[in-house]
Amino acid sequence: MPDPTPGARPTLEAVAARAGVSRATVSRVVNGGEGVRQPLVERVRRAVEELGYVPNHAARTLVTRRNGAVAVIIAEPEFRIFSDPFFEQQVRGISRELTAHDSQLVLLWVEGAGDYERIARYLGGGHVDGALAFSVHNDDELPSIVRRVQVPTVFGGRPGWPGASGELAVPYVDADNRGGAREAVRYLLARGRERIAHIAGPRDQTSSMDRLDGYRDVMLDADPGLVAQGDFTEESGAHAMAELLERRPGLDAVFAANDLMASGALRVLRERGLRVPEDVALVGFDDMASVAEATDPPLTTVRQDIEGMGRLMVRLLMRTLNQHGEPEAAATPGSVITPTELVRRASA
Amino acid sequence: MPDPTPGARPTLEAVAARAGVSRATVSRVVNGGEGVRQPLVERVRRAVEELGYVPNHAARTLVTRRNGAVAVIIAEPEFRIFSDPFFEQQVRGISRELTAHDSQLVLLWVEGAGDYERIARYLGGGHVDGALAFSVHNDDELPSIVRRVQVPTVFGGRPGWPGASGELAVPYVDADNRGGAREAVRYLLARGRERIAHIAGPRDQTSSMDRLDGYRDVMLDADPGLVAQGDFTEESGAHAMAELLERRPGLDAVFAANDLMASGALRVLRERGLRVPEDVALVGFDDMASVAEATDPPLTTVRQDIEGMGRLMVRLLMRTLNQHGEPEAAATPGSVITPTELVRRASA
DNA sequence: TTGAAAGCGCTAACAC
DNA sequence: GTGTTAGCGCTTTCAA
Repeated sequence: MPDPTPGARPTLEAVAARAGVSRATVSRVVNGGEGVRQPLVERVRRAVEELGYVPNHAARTLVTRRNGAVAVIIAEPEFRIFSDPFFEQQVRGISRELTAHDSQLVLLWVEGAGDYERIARYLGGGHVDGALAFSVHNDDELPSIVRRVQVPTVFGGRPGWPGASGELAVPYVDADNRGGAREAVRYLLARGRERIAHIAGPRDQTSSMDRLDGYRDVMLDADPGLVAQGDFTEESGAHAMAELLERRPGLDAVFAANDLMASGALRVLRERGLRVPEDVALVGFDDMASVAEATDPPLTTVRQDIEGMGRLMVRLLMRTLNQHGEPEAAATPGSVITPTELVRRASA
Repeated sequence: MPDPTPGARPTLEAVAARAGVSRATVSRVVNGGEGVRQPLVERVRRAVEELGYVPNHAARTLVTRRNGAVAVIIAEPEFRIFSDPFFEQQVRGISRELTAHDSQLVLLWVEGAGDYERIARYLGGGHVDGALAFSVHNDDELPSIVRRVQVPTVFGGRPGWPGASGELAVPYVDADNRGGAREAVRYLLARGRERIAHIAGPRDQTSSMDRLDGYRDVMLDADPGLVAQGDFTEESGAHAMAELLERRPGLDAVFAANDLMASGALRVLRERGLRVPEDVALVGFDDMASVAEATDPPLTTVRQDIEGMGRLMVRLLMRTLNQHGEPEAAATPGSVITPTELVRRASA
């Protein structure tokens, strides 16, 4: 039989035999070829090619204790998650960077409280080298789970749970929400606006709270009546806008905590016959193309590099993995804050 | 510390020692406990519990050749994919069913032609037990890849590539697009409509061609002028509607190949002062809640159980895996067509 | 029913 | 530089 039991894939042994070298040499070549003489390297490479050899992942993992896989944890109840374009971009960044690191993306879809036990078991089972999670709600069980099972984890978004800045600190990647908000408000001031309102996002998400803080940083003595509460939906933006207009009809600008709410606000402004930006200037946040470019007028907004944040999450995780064991590693979570950029369009 | 070298997880050996039995016995208990006497089973169970033993996946895979993982292949260029609610539902179904089968979901995100080589290598590397893919474009390389690397694969959607019904046949799960279309058109006929137009979807997707066929099945001698071409977008639906109205102003009903196009058509009908359903009855396809329930009037449409299709894809794959080796298995791809259901709302 | 022992395919000391 | 060898942790005959 030339092809020993087709379907059974060739092993290192087979390659070694074919190249006339030892298994160890083949292993070295397959793993980069350091310290092997060139002619041998080539002979081995040829044998690998001819046999169509592919390393057995399980065998390799068994000895190296590296899985070449990272879990991405998605907590379903929290979000529309998948159909959220924000999320899609972030996962794309993660996927790309993982590929660059020769790692696979294992998707863990958490559906309810009962699911956490399964997740914990999986994470604790050492199937993956690390995990990537998203900081959504503050009462999430995830932080305590990853801590308990000791799997290196990087969060997307600054965590807001109690103790997140202290003993329960975790490494995370987040956009500079506060700085971006400041820039947006300063821009409005620079354009001569004086009564700048803010439509805030949900109180239990750090991103919206940070944006609110940024607004307040600049509007030091802001009239509290200029701040209305939304929940990141288009509808809530419209509602908040109506409320603001009622409370403070003299406002001349609005900074919304995201584009969707800005779009809702825009709708209401137009319904009331107010011109944007002439009567009221409007700035959003996120630069979600499907929203910010589609409105009329298109939105001036604060852009964050969402895909880049996804990539950074992976890089941060990989760095953690490589430090493994080094003493000072554990101390510094070493989070990353990525810069934002004001994108000027017609709405302000 | 009772915990020997914290971080090093206990092995079978450790459990065996603690329970005072052999590794083999522990293995048996861990894998179901068949053929082990009850008292021993309990002793082992207790040891497992006390030590917090979790089987090493790599070691197990190495000997069983089972990965407990399935790849889900997403071809990015084809689609907006992730932000597509259709897709989200399907992946949710897949994720749930995979969990039920104790399998993990490995996400393979294909970004361009060059990526296929990577995918092929991964699939061929035996990292996963099988794969789930989606049949989008007819010139996709995927079918030939999965065939070449011999990884069991189930497709979502009936494949349309050349030879798909013959030598390149693959198992797939699809909705009964043709039957659903028939039902929609028959329903319109039953409501007394006579000049029923159709807005068709892209010509290179079997789902839209099947729906067109269903339309034709019922409208045997349909006036070709009653069929307009769209591409599944809202905009294309509006465009097609305008075209139809110009060509056949007397039409009294429209069956659109998806809800998005129906929504575009609806917009145009109203712009022209035509009442729906009084002047023109309208039926969509998909029952995408965010669209069909949001229009005014809400759409009568053909529902498909998208999540169920995702689950079925997994079941079909698992069946294939369990048959592995049995002779007759290879012959019958054994695809599944799931029924559709007409959902009556106000538009027809 | 239980245990002993032989690998699964690979890496990494350690020799040579 | 290259080869030899000892496992990684588990399942699975085969004997007892």
